[in-house]
Parts: sequence; structure tokens; C-alpha cells
Amino acid sequence: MGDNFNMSMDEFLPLRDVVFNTLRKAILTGELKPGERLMEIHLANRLGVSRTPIREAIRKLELEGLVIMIPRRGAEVAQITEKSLKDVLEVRRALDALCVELACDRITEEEEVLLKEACDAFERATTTRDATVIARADVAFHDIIVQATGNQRLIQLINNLSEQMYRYRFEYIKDENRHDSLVNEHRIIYESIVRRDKKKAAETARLHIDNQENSIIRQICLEQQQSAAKKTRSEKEHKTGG
Amino acid sequence: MGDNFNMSMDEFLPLRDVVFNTLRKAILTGELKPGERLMEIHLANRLGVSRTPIREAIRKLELEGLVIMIPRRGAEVAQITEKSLKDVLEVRRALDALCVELACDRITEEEEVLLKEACDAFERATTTRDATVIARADVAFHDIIVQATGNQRLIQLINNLSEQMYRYRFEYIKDENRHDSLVNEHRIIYESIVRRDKKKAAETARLHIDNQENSIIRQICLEQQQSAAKKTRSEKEHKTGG
DNA sequence: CAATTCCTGATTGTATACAAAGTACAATTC
DNA sequence: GAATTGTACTTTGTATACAATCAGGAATTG
Repeated sequence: MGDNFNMSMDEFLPLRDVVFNTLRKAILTGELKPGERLMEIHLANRLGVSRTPIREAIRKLELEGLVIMIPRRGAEVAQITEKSLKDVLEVRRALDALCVELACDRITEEEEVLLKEACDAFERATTTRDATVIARADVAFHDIIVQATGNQRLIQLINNLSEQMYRYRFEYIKDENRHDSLVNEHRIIYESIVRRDKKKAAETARLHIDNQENSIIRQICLEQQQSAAKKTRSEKEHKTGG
Repeated sequence: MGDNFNMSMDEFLPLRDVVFNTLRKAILTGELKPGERLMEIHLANRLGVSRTPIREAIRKLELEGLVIMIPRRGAEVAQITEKSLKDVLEVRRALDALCVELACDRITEEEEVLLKEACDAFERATTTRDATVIARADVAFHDIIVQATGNQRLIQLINNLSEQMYRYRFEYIKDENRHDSLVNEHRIIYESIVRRDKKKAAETARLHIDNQENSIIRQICLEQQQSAAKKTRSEKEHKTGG
């Protein structure tokens, strides 16, 4: 297994922040799996720092909901359940709708140009069939809208909620059947914002989330079935082996 | 000045959580004022613990946005600006609307009864003219709605955003001219939820936030004018004194 | 053989020690 | 007298030491 996280980033940041970013990335990419324990001495050795910055990083991850604390047992990576994901998406649906509405009011001419470019770039990206490229183009498009709101709190919340689903970002991208509708939705959102049509923009933003939700939930169910099957399998082995 | 925070709470919680709750409360009630520095040794002595739990508590406050970190200078209580408050309220407007809509779908019969009681209790509370009593009744009413959504993430977010405005909660409560419209709005929200009228419920929830916004922003402006006046006054004194 | 108790090792929770950096104030120089 | 430099002190950043608790296994007892 990858013995070293790529722990480097900004060298002048306090170690706790470097550790925080490192661990968060490891959790979001799945390098640290749900249920896995975060043991302080172990992590400290692995990252070459003392326990103090590790602990302070864990406190932040705790508040972000990425790890859960068990008293006198320490931290472990939070499980993502279908319920917790639906909860996140339910909030995002409202906030993404708010984003496009605010964007209608506040987007600048420069941002409109950028948005058009991002919209076109996304369409081109889908033709590459490279999920990484497509995902990046998707993020770029939505980022412009979020930034256009000028609401720092909203920007922060959307980023945080998006992170919770980072692991499943590819699932709805990979499904090539949906590419056309994705491109289409982006285009409608773009055009609605340009026309200052809040209602249509918000409606499409919600639809956009709905589609993601379907893809992701399907994926989650699959994973849970697999892990359940794996569990029963290993239990069987354990029985026959003992 | 109050030399001791009332630091006690649950005795079995880790010290960092006790400190976290203590400091958060101190910030939200205004006992620790915006711009005030949080010095670790000082706080440690004052609360009778070592620096470690203080630091870990500060990490959580940092992520919550209640304190800001200045490199090599430590933490200080975050300033609340008119912009940051408008940002918070803008998000709350969307999330409160989401809350009442979800409540229309998911509220149980027991909760409906509780909501009616809370609605009536609020009306009675306004007649006492005791801001604390009124504020508590207001929180109780909204809490039932938020809980009725069953969305843990939403509940957490609303609580966090509400906290940001804790200091100003009384401002819109104190204005007795508004009491009638507050009672009225609560009643409309209650009735809309019972009738499963999402549109009306959401609309009224937004109006409810708008009214709060007006009161609070007015108060903020006043405070800033006062502190600006104070500043120029003390600068004058400094000049004449030097 | 099962259950219970006790012990040992491991891990977290807390405190303290040490290093680095920044700030304020005084002394010195122009 | 103003500006600059140097020094002492304060405060944070990091590491480590110590205490409390918990988990798991071995030994003992019924």
C-alpha cells in the first residue's frame, strides 16, 4: 500500500495545516477508508511530525465531519451512508439553486464570458471520454457560478458539501449516456443566467443535482451490497477456517 | 469584569470539548469581544487546564469561523461585518425555506401538536415583554421545524449559522412594534405546514428572515457608527494627551 | 470446558519543556 | 530630535513525558 502520503504542499504553513490538508485529501480520495482508525503515533511517525499537529488536525477533521471521535479510542474515518449522502444532496439542491439565482443578480460581464468558455470547454471535454478531464471541466463551470455569488459563506459551504461527495464525483461522470443531458443542463443554466431567468436557472440546477443523486445513490447501494457480500464471505471463511 | 467563565458543564467530557463549549459560549454571548486576542497561557491559567486542550478547542473554533488565526500571533475573535452577516442571512433564507418545505413532507403528528403549542407559547411570550423569554420561545418554535426535517446535515448547518447571529438575536426581539408581525408569521408558517402548503410556508419563512435582517443590519450599522465615533474620540484624546 | 479475573500492552488525554519567531522598548547614531 | 538597530520578553509552534483508560489474552477457578 502507499506508505507515504504526499505530504508537502506549502512549506511555510503550520504543520497542523499541512497535516490537516494531507489527511483530508487522503480521506476524500479514499486512501483512508471509512471505519479506518487514525492512530496518532502511527500517523506521526508516518508523516514525520509529533503527535501535537496530528491531534490539532484531527480536531478540525472532527468538526468537518470527516472523522468521528470515539471517547478514549480516538478518531476513525466517518462512514458515508446512503442517508448521510441524501442529506448532503438535499442541502446542496437548495444551495445550488441559490447560487444560480444570486449569479443572475451579480455575475459580471467578465464572468459571463468565462462561464460561456467553461460551458463550451465542458462540451468538448465530454468528447474526450476521459473522466478526469470531464470532472475538472465540470468543477470549473460550477466554480465560476459559485464565485459569481460573491457570498463567502456560501462559497465555503458549497465547497465543504462538495468535498463530502468527492469520492463519488466520477460515478455520474463515467456514465456516458448522461453526457448529453449534462451538457444540455449546463447550457440551459448558462443561458438562463445570461437572460437573468432565475426561475429556469434554479429549476435546472435542482434537476442537475437530482441526476447526480441518482447516479451516486446507485453507486453507494452497489458498494454496500459488495461490502456486505464480502463480509458474509469472510465470515464463512472464518467459520470453516476455525 | 467576569474573571471566570462558568467552566463546568459535563464533567466527563474531554477537557478540549469543555474548553470548546466554554469559549464558544463566551464568544457568542459577547463576553469575548471581536478582535480580542485568545492567548493560550492566559486562557489555560484562567480555566485551570494546560495549553493542549486550549489549543485543540481553538482549532475547532477556527474551523467554525468564530476565531481567526494570525500566523505566529495566535487566535483572535472574528469580527462580524455587515457583509459577513448579510452572507449568513442569505444562506439562512434559503435553508430556512428548505426546512419548512421538508417539514411539510415529513412532520409527524406529534410534532404538529408540539409546533402548535410552541406557536401559542410564543404568542403568550410576547405579552411578557421579557426579551429572554420571547427569544427562548422563538428558538423553541423554529427548533421543532428544523428537527422535523430529519436531515442531520441541515440541522447542523442551521444551528451553526444561527450561532453566528446569536449576539444580535435580541435586537429584533426587543422591537415591540414587530411582535405582532412575528406572531403572525409564526402562525402562517404553522398553518402552512399543517396544510402542506410548501409554497406559502417557504415564502413566509423567507419574509421572516428578511425582517430579522432589517433589524439586525440596522443594529450593526449603529454599533459600527458608535465604535467609529469612539475611535476618533480616543484618537483625538491621544493627540491632545501626547 | 466455560467463565471470570487479572495483568500487560497499547492508545488516548493532559501537562510541560524547548525552540522559533515576533513585538515592544530602549539605546545609539546620524 | 528622528530613525534605526539591538535586546529582552512574550507568545506561538512543536516535541516529549506522564497519567488514565481500554482492549485483549493468559491464568485461574468453578
